[in-house]
Amino acid sequence: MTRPHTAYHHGNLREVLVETSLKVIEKHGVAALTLREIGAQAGVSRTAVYRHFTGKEDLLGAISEAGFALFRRDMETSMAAAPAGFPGRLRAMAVAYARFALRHRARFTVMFDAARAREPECETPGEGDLAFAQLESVIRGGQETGEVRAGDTKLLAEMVWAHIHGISILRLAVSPSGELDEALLHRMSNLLLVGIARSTVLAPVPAPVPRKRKKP
Amino acid sequence: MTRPHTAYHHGNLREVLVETSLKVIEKHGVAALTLREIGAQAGVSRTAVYRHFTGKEDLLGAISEAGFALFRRDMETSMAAAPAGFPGRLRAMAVAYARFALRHRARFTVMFDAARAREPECETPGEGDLAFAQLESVIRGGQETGEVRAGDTKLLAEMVWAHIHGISILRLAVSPSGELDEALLHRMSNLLLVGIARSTVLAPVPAPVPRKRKKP
DNA sequence: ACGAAATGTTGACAGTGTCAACACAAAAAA
DNA sequence: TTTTTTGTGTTGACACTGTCAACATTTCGT
Repeated sequence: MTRPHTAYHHGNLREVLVETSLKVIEKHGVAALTLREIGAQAGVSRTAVYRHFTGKEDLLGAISEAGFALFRRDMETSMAAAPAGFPGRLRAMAVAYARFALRHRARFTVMFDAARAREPECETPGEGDLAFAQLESVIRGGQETGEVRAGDTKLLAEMVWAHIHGISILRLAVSPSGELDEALLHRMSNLLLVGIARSTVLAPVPAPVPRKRKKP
Repeated sequence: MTRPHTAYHHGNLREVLVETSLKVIEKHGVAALTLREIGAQAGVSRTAVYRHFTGKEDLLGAISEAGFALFRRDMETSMAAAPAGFPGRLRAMAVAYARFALRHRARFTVMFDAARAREPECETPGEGDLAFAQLESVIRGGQETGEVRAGDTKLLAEMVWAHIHGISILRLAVSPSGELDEALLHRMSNLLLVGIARSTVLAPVPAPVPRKRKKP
């Protein structure tokens, strides 16, 4: 906690452990991530991890957080270089998302697996939530300029996020080469834009889908 | 292979092993799925699995296939009970998809994890591909009636699938109660319908997104 | 009937995550 | 300074896992 930045025992482990783990994951997959291997790669013996994490699961959580942090920086720079206006920003975000997923396949998987295992009611937002908030602000910007229908911003952002995420993992499963088809992503983001622009998406439900079960 | 349906050694293992594994997964999660536990639950000793599968990975693959088979039946019956016409069918499919994901959380995860590990060029289509083909035929039906823009059917189906899948796993991460918000799904499918109906989704790319890197 | 093939069992082994006990360095207290 | 306490890393050990080789038993083809 006092964090002495001089090299007394090892220096700053924890960060080194996370970085080493990331390298191992990207090179050999998450299945090859063993505590002994991490220790060896970091020049430390097996159980040193337990002085900085409660266990392997906790370490994976930290790896996930670090991954989301990089992910967020990636999207920020992509959006900064994007053409101005709402469509350009959304498109840039979608492309950056899919590109990250394809470039960091294993890391991407670990990120969301660990995020799912996280406590749902955690006081600190977490890097994943911050990334989502970024998308939410893009949507809100579109609403303010009238390019996106007004309504529940968070819900709309969830739908857009779901679409981008689904496309990304689908591409992950389909293309083993890791190639990113920019034209395909462009058409995909068109679907998004058409879907959320001034439409009836968030209008009250037209017909509540009659079901047989349950009590009326 | 000759499949003697009399109970000579055990009867028909393999099926029993898969069913037992499914129960264990749904009750205690995939992490608790150990070969010894499976054997014990099936009244068989540890390594009996190796007479029917090459290893744990192969067993997980079979579990995935069985899950996809149930998944497909689920969607078929849901679509059979749906209101006629393309919008009703697509909506029914989306709702059935998300409902399955929420009802069979762990199984759903295993299904797609194993499907990702499958050989990409396998001669037999696999239950997952069959389920996708089902969605593809729905889209094609919409194209034939003019409700969906003509164009690359498979690509369009991929986008719709990605959207539904993304929504499903997002709901999975968000709602731990397992509750399914039908109204939300309804609005979600509206986004889909608006997005793919007679739009410019699959039109040639309007502006190829200028990038800085790479050689021109 | 008899060999061959299929199916199930036991023993064993290398790895894994994890914990208790120990060893050492740095900071805090005396 | 010396002493104590806390943080940090190491070793030994344990239960558990997937997997294989060798063996046992049952069924099938001929």
